[in-house]
Amino acid sequence: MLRSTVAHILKSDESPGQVKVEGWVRTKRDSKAFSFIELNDGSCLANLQVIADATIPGYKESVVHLTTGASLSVSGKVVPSQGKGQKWEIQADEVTLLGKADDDYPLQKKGHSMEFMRSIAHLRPRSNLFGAVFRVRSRMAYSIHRFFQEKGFVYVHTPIITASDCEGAGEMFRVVTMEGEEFNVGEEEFFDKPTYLTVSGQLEGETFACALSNIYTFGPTFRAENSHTSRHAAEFWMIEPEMAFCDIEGDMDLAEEMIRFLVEDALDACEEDLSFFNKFVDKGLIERLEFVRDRSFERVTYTEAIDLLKKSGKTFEYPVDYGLNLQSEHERYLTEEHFKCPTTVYNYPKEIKPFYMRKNDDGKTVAAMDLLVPGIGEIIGGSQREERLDVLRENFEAHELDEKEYSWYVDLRRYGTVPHAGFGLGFERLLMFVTGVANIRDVIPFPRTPGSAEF
RNA sequence: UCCUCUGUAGCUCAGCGGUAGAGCGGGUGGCUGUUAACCACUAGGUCGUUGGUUCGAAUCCAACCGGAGGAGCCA
Repeated sequence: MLRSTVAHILKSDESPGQVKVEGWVRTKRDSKAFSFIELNDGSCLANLQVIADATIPGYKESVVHLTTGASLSVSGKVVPSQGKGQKWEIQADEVTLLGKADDDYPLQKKGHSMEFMRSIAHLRPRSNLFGAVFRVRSRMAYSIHRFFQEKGFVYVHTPIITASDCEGAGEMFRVVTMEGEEFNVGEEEFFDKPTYLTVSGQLEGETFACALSNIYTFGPTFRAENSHTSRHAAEFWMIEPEMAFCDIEGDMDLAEEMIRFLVEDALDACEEDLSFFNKFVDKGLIERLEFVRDRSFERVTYTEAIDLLKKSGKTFEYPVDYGLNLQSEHERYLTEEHFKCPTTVYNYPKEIKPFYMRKNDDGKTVAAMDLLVPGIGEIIGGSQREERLDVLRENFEAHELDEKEYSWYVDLRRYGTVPHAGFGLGFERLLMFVTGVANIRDVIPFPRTPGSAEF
């Protein structure tokens, strides 16, 4: 008999009749004449209640000794539940123990701390919370592809090992083949030159946009920053669209449309999991997501943002002044207190932004934009790229960069240059926003952070 | 890298100078269409590590290691 999933059985309108289900025991309650077994196979948040009568074969040997975490194969008939709390339950004819769980199985019915769950990252997807997080993660990855594919964007695989430093994106991991004392910088490089794990596929993405018009990347990204915060990881996934014949306005439009599309899709497709988050993780989650879905985002220039902050009457720990970076506390004020909704800040002073951003006509600012969301801060960073060869060359000089290192990037401006723009979306930050989970380590299966690369 | 907090049973935590505790989880028995089930009994610990102070340290001090939060950097 083919295996049915718990999700399939629970959403049936009529009884599917005789079925086989397989999964892991979440909890068991014994009665004199039978046992209740809560079986979960990860296909959905809910468990299937199994009624194992004391008369079924092997009851005394296996069912009585079942503990949380054991794996089972159950055959039986799906019947309407006599109890409250579930529509269907399965009256078992046969319960086969596939694998018992030792009595030190760490997951319990009671709540565990997130820190403890990180220490058992190989078992935590068996919990309600992490099962839900990773189902939503899968759905959002699918939805990102759907969003772009339906718009005719071409998915490009930019290299993971790269020799180019997307300046301003952060510290890089060095790729070497030698170990320890064998390693001398510049000597016997496998690739003939120093190479790193990518911090961004943007520069390579630009080359494909300047051929296929609209492209996106979606892949792993690496930063060797020694960051100890709830929003940073050494390995994370990033989505980077790049559009030819597009300016900063079109770039911001796409970013906002994308966030709204993903939030709407999560509300539609992940209802059960989001309800769980709303109940146990973040009580205002669904209300906030619906707000994002239904309302337009705020959009202010950097200069306006500085004015708002100065007029706010708030005292900030860090100074607010034109030419200074917006600090976390400033971003938080704008999006959480002033506008109370996702906010795009654009046109930043050129001095605080990287060389590739397009200089505006005012000569002072560049066409950069950051999309800030409440609770997380920056979720998207992007810009219109400098397509004018002479201005790009001035930028190399101003940023003290060697043009020769970027010859292929410069070529794009020599051979049929076009206005183009793009942005980077941190996939895990999106997931934090959509699930309400507060720590990036809890939305990535096996998080890599400074000093920690277990599993 | 800087600042702050934290480390006691499988898990969550109490104890804060004088014989190591509770709840949950495990085991055994009972009871009940139960659903964070319930009741009784029971097993379970080099109190992060090393050193110091003390008659005596889980408790006080120092260093180190691990974990967390914040800042910076950014996605």
